[in-house]
Amino acid sequence: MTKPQINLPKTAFSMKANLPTREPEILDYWKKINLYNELRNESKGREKFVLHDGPPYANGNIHMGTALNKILKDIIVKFHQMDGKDSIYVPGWDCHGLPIEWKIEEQYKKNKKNKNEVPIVEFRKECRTFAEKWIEVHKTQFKRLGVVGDWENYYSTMSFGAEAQIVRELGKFLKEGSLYKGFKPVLWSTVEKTALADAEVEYQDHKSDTIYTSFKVKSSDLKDLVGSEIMIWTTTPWTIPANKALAYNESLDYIILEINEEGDFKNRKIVIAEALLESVVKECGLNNYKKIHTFKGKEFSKTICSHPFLNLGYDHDIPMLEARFVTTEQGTGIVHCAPSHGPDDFNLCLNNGIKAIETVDGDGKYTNNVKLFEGIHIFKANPIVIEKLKEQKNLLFNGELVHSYPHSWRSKAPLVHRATPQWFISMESHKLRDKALKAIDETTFYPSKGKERLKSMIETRPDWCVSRQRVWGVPLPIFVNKKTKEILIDDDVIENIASIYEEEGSDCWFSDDPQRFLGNKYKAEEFEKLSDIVEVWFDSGSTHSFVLEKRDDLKWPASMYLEGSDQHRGWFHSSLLESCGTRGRAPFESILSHGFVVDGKGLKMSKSLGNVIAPEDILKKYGADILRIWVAASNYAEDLRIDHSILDQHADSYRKIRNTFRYLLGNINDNYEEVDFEKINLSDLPELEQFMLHKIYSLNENFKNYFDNYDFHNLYKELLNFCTVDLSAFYFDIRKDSLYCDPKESKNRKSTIILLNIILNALLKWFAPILSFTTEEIFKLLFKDKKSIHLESFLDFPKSFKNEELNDKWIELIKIRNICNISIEIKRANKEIGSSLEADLKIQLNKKLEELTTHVDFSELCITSKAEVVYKDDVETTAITNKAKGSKCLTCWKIKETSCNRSNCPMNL
RNA sequence: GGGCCGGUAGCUCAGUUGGUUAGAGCACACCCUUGAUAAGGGUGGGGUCGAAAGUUCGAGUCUUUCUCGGCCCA
Repeated sequence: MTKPQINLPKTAFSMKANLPTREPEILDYWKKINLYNELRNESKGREKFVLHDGPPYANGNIHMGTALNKILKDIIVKFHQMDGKDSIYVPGWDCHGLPIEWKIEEQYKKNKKNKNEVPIVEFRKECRTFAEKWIEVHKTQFKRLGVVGDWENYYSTMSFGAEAQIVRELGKFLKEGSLYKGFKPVLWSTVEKTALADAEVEYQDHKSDTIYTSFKVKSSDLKDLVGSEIMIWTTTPWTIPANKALAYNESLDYIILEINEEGDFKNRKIVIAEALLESVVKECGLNNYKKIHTFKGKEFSKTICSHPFLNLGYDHDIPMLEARFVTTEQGTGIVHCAPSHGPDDFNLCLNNGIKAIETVDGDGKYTNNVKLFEGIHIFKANPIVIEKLKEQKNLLFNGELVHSYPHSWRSKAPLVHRATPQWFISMESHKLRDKALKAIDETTFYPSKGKERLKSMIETRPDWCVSRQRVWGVPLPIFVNKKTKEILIDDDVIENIASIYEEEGSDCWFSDDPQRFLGNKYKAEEFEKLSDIVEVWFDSGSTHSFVLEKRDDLKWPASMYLEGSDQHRGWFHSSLLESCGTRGRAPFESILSHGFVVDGKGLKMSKSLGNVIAPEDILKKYGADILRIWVAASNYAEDLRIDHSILDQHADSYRKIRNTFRYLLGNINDNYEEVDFEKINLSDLPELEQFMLHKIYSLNENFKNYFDNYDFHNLYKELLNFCTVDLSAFYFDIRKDSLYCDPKESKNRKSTIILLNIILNALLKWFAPILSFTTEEIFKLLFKDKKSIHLESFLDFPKSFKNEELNDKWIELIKIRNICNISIEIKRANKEIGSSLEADLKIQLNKKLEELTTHVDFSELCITSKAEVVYKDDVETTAITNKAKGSKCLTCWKIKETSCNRSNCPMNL
């Protein structure tokens, strides 16, 4: 028996994707056609969409977080490009800063080289080379993800142009007067001999010495206090020599105790907060005491104490000051204040006219401002302080406490607060805070909760410390007059420095004669040249000025900044402040922030948990398109979970999508025919095709909506559901009969082919921003004369496709179809039939449905050989399946007693 | 320790201003198909909505507490 002639699908598009090997070939192709340049040429003159890249740090391999970030950016950039804009993406890198310095120093240590013997300029050159190396590594890794951008002309914060512009930006703050020299305690590492940025601090458990020590009341409005002693508790005994004040909370209740315990404190009176009585008594082992008097904290007002080391020459007055930060959580309810060693202490003292002085030098040794302790390292001072307090009979108790304490992220050494001269940008002097808050209000946030997050940070942040005592960064372009101590503010000097950097970078600041920077107007010997560098957040906060403003292809402000949600305190924050300070508004129109990548259980990835997945592993096992699906399908507003089972699931979805394409391609035999939407005579098409056009139209509407809100996970879900539910399980399944069995010239089949072409085109474009590689693979197969799917635009479907009435009708028909399926399934389970084509349906419908269903062929809809409908009043829809009678048609496989009405039906012959 | 955000089937996600029996797809199970074939179709099982208490005629949705997780801060 010869096989009947039927039209089976045939395509060169393989079922197996083999992405890990195929994707690099597509990358080569993009390189060959220079896709980025093509994109720019094609979209000249269009409205610009500029997603300004937040620069990753040029150090180490990329991780899942960076991959997520870059893919999300790429998806958005491609969406806007296909939406008819000129969507430009210029990647950048953050290059200066401590981590790279540390890497180079580590190398020195390995080679037994001493950093101090190496000229700064040489050291900086090594940092630069190090950063350059990692930029190249990152570039390759990012490209592999399918990210399209101007990789040849990337930006970096260490480029000469960037360094020059950073100087100009600082010059604006200098000129305005909001950049000032201050003296503040900053978190300081005595090991690295530097102040640390917030991001460089880690909190770890640390064992501290704790002491209870007393300050004798010298004078007070509250008579009971005179002669008694204020008890304080501290975890930093070494700050006692720097004590300048005591802090209390006026709303707390305090109590005077008389100690009757044997020991140094026998018959002495001490003061603590009443709420802490129990814990103090317990820890200090006081069994024998008497409550003398209780009073409100506000009665401390105007109390003056003396230092526990009074007899050792510490004869300054110690005033008691009111402070809200005093709580009853721990200690005694009275806090000792050393303005040089704590931000709270500093602010409280400042408000009360007590200035911070330099008590500890950069190495961690007491300066000559501290009697008795000069030259002693603070980390060795605790036992000495404790010994001296004991000697003075002012130590009630000492112990140890393990608590969370700041450490350097690099050296892991504990940090201290140390007052140092630093350079600050004022939040208030020129209304920077107000400007920034207003700019936040004018920015669109995705998700919207980002707005409050950034706002609350700006509302409370202190002045911006922009100086660092390091070498790998842009030098602070500041000269101070040696005599007057005034800062030199002169546009010409700033511009002179900038133009020098533009030519040769900023290394020369450390090596060249200062006169070169000052020009002819000033004499170098009259000025002190600063050797601090600018903190790196100022670098990256200025990218808008040396990237967006400087490049003709970009625009200022950016359309969007997109980073992880931690950047509310990082790049979003610093860019906002820098730009509001210099330009009065934000450098972005919108901010999109995404969550963090966590493991399948929602835990953060860490080496110790062993739950880290590297992008490289995913690319090798699954390919970039699967990773891109993961990004699109995940809700970036929350944390994003990833593990192999999650990726497996997405890989399954990918296969479904790929096979959907394969069915389309197979049935058009890889011959795509463009359909002119306007020329379609809708009424010529079968209703099923009209219904599918309506589906496409309404899906496209939803697609646009989702895209407008950057709601990719819902967008992707809807596309996937379209492939599985509407196409594979419905339309494709029903139309197989026509596609395979109808003659090629039949009207029915031709209508279906029109739909397949439209669907293929639509799907390719809808999926292109997400499945960048796979859609390109298909596009190349179909269009020999076109270069890339990424040069195409989204489709616009005519309103005539929309047909709500038809849609309502088909929703009803599908309900009937589902009921039929259940009835078929009953017989199948009984083994009475196998294929649905063995079924003969008897459908009972309510008379009300008669008009709706009168011309509907339920055998076509339910893929059975026969279907009969009877209408009755007052009945629910029911269906009964019988085994179809007759013999199987060799062409269409339907079971018939008579021939098909198809001309090529063998039963006709 | 504090602030903010979050916890809905095994997974990814929907669930309007409180209102029927909490949904979808995938995965899973069973069946069919062998003309999308390392594919395709059908049917089905699966949820104390993180926990508890409260407000209410009624709570996945509102309040409080707790818990787990994440980010930020100390």
